Amino acid sequence: MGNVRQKDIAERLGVSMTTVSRALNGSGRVKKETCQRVMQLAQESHYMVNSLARSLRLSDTRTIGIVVPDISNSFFANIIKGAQGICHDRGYMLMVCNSDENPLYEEGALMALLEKQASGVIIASVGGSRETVNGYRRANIPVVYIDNVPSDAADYDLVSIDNYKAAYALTQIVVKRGYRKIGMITGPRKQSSARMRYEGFINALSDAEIPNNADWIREGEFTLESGYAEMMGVLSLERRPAAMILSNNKLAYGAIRAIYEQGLKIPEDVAIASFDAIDGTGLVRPQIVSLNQPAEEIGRRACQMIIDKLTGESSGQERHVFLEPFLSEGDSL
Amino acid sequence: MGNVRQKDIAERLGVSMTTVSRALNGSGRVKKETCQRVMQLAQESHYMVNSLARSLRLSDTRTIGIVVPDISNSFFANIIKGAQGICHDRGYMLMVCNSDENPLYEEGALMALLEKQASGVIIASVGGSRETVNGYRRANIPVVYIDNVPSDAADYDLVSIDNYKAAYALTQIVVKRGYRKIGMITGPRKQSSARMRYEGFINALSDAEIPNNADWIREGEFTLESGYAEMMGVLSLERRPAAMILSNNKLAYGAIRAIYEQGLKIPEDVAIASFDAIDGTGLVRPQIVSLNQPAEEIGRRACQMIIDKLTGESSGQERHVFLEPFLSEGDSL
DNA sequence: TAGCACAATGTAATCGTTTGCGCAAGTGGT
DNA sequence: ACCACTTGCGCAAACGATTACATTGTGCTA
Repeated sequence: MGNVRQKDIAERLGVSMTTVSRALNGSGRVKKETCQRVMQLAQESHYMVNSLARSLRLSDTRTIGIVVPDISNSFFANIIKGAQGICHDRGYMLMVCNSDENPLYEEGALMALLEKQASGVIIASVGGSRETVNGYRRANIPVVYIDNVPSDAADYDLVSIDNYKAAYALTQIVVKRGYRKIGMITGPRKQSSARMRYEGFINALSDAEIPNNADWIREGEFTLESGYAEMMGVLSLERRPAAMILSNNKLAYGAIRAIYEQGLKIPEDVAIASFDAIDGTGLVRPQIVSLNQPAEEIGRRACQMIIDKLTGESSGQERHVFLEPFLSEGDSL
Repeated sequence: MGNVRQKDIAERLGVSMTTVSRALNGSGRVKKETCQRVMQLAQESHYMVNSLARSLRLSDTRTIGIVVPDISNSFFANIIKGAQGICHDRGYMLMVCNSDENPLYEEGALMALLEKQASGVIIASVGGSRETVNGYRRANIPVVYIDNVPSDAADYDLVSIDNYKAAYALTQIVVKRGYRKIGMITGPRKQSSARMRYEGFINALSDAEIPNNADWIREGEFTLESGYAEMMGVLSLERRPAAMILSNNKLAYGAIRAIYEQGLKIPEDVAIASFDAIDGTGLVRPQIVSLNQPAEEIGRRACQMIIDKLTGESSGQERHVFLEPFLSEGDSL
C-alpha cells in the first residue's frame, strides 16, 4: 500500500518525473548533484520500479517463458537450469511452466505467457500448441522448440539431438553386443522424438539385417506406469526379446521394475538400453546403458537462440541446432 | 507490431472501449447482441488481453512466485507441482525461480518478483532474503516460507514439517533398531531445517542416554559432494559409527557413494537413515530408510495460504502449518 | 551585443485496460 | 401523465513508467 512511485520522489524533490526517471536509469542529461539527490531519496524511501508500467511503456518484458511436460523429471529440470543460467547473465527472467504432459495445460501455459507479453518462449511440446503458437507468430515473438518438433508447424526453430541418428546409434550398440532379439517401447508416436527414435531403431535393425518382431515393439506413454505395463506385456509373451530399448528414462524405470517383479535378471534374461536414463544419485541398480541428451546445454542454446533473435543478432531464418548425445555405460546390457 | 487492442475492436464496431471491455469481461450492462458482436470480432481478429495493462490498472497480477534452492531436486520439484496445481485451479500463474542454493540469487529472484508485482511469494530460503522481504512487508504482499524458517524475520508464515520432532523420531527409530554408535551429517546449521534436525538428533540421543560423539557429527552442505566428503572423513576415523543419519537426500547419496567406495557394506558396516531420500525410480540400492516431507502437500498448502491471504479469507495473523512426515522403509538400516 | 551551442529541466503524450459517473431511452406501476 | 427504475452506452481519468519535444539559462564567440 502506498508504494513509492517516481511521482512521489519528484514531488518531494521539487523536480519533474522526467528528471527522476532519467536519474534512476542513468540515461543522461541530468546534473550530477540532482542525480544523486534522486538516487538517495529513492534508496531511503525504498523505491522500486513497477515492472508492469515499465514493460507496458517499453513493450518489452525481458521475460522468457519455458514450458516443459514434467518439471520433476531431471532431464527437464536440467534444461531449465541451463536456460536460467543464460537468462540470469543476460538480465532476463525465466518463467517456468509445467504442462504435466497435458496438451491442454500446455496450451494454457502458452496462452498465459502470451498474455503476459513474454519476450520469447521455449517449448518442450507434448502436442498442444498449434493454435496458440500462431499467436506468437502474429505477435512476432520468438519460439524455440526443444526435445520435440511440433507436429504441425511449417517452419520452426529447434534445439535437440538428432533423435533418429541417436536411436540408430543406440540400436547399433545393442546389436554389436551380440543381441539379435531386440524390442522397443516407444513414447507416443505422435510426438516426434518418440517417432524418430522408433524409426531410427527400425532402420538400424533392418540395416543390420535383423528382422523386427512386432510383438516386441510397443507404443507407451513416457511414464513409469506405462513402462511397467508394456514391459509386463512383453514378458508375458511365449517368445521373449533378449534386449529392450526404452525410449525414455521413466519408461526404463517402469520396465525394469516389471522385469524384477517377474524374478528375471538384467541383463542375463533381458538386457536394457535407454534414453536419458542418467542417474543423479549414482545408486540406481542396474546401471542403465543410456544415450543422453545434453540437457543443460539444450536449455542454454535454446535460451541463447531466443535472445539472439530478440537482439536481432540472428537472421529471421529457421534454425535447427542438433547437439551430440553422450553415452553413459552400465551393466544393463 | 499490429497486435489487436480493445481500441481497434471498438473502432471497427463503432462502439466505445468501455463497451468492449465490459463485453469481454462479461461485467454486465451490455446488450446481449452487442456483446456477441464484440466477442466474435475479438475471436476473428485474435484479440488477446495485454496482462501488463490489465494488471497495472487493477494493481493485481494474479501471479504467485516461488523460489527454491534447486529445481532438479525432486523434493522441490514436487513442491512446485503441488503449488502449481492450486494455482491452476484458482486462476493464478506460478512463477518458478531457482536460487541455486545461492543467497544472492535468492535475493535477486525475490527482487525481480517484487518488481514484477507478484501477488505473493513462497520461499524455500537459503538465507538471503532479509532486505528484500522487508520490501514485501512494506508492500503488504503475502510471503510464505516453506522447509526453512527465515533466520531473522520476526513473524512469518510457514508450512513445513516439525523438523525437530522429525529428527527426534528418526533418531529414535535408529536407536530402536539397536544402534548406539550413531552419527549425523547435518546441512548448514544457519539454515533452520538443518539446525532443528541437528537438535532433534542430539536430544533424542541424550534422552536415550546415548552419548554423542563429536567426531561423528559433521556440518555439511546439502549437496552430493559434501555428503561424500564428510562421510569420507567419518570413515577414516579410528572408531567408526555403526549408523549415520543424513539430513537430506543429496547428502545421503554422496555418503552412500563414499561408503561403497571404501568397500563397506550397508547396513552391516554402516547403516543409513535419511531425510527426503524418496526414490522416484524404485531402483536405488540400498533402499534408504527415510523420513520424508510431504512435498506436494507442502506446495499446495503454502499456495493455498497465499491465496487465502489475498482473498482476505485469512486473518492477518502469523500462521505455522506443520505437516506430518512419512516414513519410507528400506534395507539401509 | 546578438547569436549560438549546449546543459538541465519540464510538459505532456503514450503504452492498453478498467471503471466511476453521467446521460438518454425504455419500462411499468399508479 | 408522472415518477422510479433499469438498461445500454460513452467520456475521461486512472495505473506508473518513458521519452519526443519544448523551454530555460549560461557562457562563449564573432
